[in-house]
Amino acid sequence: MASGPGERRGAGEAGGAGARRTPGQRAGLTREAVLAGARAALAQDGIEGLSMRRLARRLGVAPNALYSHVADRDDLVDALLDDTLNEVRAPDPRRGDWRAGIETIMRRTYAVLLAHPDLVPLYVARRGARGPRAVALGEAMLAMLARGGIEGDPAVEATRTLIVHAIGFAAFATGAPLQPAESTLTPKALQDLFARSLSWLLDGIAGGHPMR
Amino acid sequence: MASGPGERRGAGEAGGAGARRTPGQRAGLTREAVLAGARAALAQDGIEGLSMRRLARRLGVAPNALYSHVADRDDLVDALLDDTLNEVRAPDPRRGDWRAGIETIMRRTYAVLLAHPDLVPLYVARRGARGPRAVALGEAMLAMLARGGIEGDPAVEATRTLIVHAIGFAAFATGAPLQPAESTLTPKALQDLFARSLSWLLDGIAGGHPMR
DNA sequence: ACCTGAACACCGTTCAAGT
DNA sequence: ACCTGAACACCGTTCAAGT
Repeated sequence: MASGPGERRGAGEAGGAGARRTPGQRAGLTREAVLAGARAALAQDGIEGLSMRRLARRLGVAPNALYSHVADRDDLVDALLDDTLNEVRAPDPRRGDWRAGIETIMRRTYAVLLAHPDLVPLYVARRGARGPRAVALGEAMLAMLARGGIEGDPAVEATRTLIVHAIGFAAFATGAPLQPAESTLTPKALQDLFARSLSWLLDGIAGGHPMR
Repeated sequence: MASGPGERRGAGEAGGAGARRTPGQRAGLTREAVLAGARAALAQDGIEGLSMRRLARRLGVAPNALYSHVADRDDLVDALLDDTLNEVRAPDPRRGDWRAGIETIMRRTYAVLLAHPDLVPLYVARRGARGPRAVALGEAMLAMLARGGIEGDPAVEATRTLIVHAIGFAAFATGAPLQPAESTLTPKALQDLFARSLSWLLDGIAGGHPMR
């Protein structure tokens, strides 16, 4: 981790307290390095590690140095969320059964969310991602729905329903159980439940004729 | 608003800066007054008004005075969320069609969530309420499911699915649209969509035979 | 038991420098 | 353009008093 330029100060950089650079000296930071640091902070310290000040400390810069590479904290979080969606491989919207295509895209999205449990509360708080990757996935789903004869408002409603469902389920799967009884549900049971409820919704979206 | 004891200082109480009481003097605060103040703060200033310090300022007390009536901020928020569920009138779990009963309970819950849009992000963040009211509603749903022959893990899965669905939809209905295209969905269209997707899920939960 | 004063250890963000 | 120093306006929470 922390690859890239600006490595000459070596280890111990993140732990110290004093100033190593005078104003005007560069730290060799880039937007990508900031995002990589944010990921590492999230992995190591969880959501609390993702404050601007703690991230700056980890990167060995002054807190306000981050604002040269990121508009504000929301910008940082949005970039993190959208980047993560790069891990979701969407099937070709023009080939195969459209309903199976949507199921694939949603299951992969769900799997990626579960693979990044600390990000899930952020997806929840922002109700999804807004970046180019999220848009691309949304367009793929709309293309698949169109092949099933679903367009316009019903198509928008369908994608919204499915995204809500995936994020909501991920939140429950990664969070602490609400009631003691819920702890009896294993991760596998939850995954099955997601798959099942997903197909229920798709049954309804497809208009009552299940198709498989 | 702000009914109850401790009114003798009158208007202007919340705006001033100086200390009106020396240590040892009481402000006449109660847990209920703190919760009422929290509701008013939420209604007036939104989620940002719900900091301990701002709430204390509104109530005319020192920030730490709140800790005599509330364990911490989470305790305050939890009480707020559970109290609001008092507005959800649950039908008698023993009477009428069980599926219709669940639909009623979920639609009323959804309506109450929409009636308190500022609380929705908090329900989302905490993935529901945990207090006695939430437990009572959950038990009512389990009783209805039992009458439909659904018990044990499947019943817990069903309630979880339905609650995720309601909170997720409320979050999307009350929040800003994620993509420009979504803004075309009117509140009424969203409400219809919730009702429809709810019945899709219930179709699935009921085992594929829609029952109505 | 209920409240204040003061403090601790934080936040995000901005503004004015420096090179 | 990229960074630091310093500051502003906040947070939640705790501890030691006072009555």
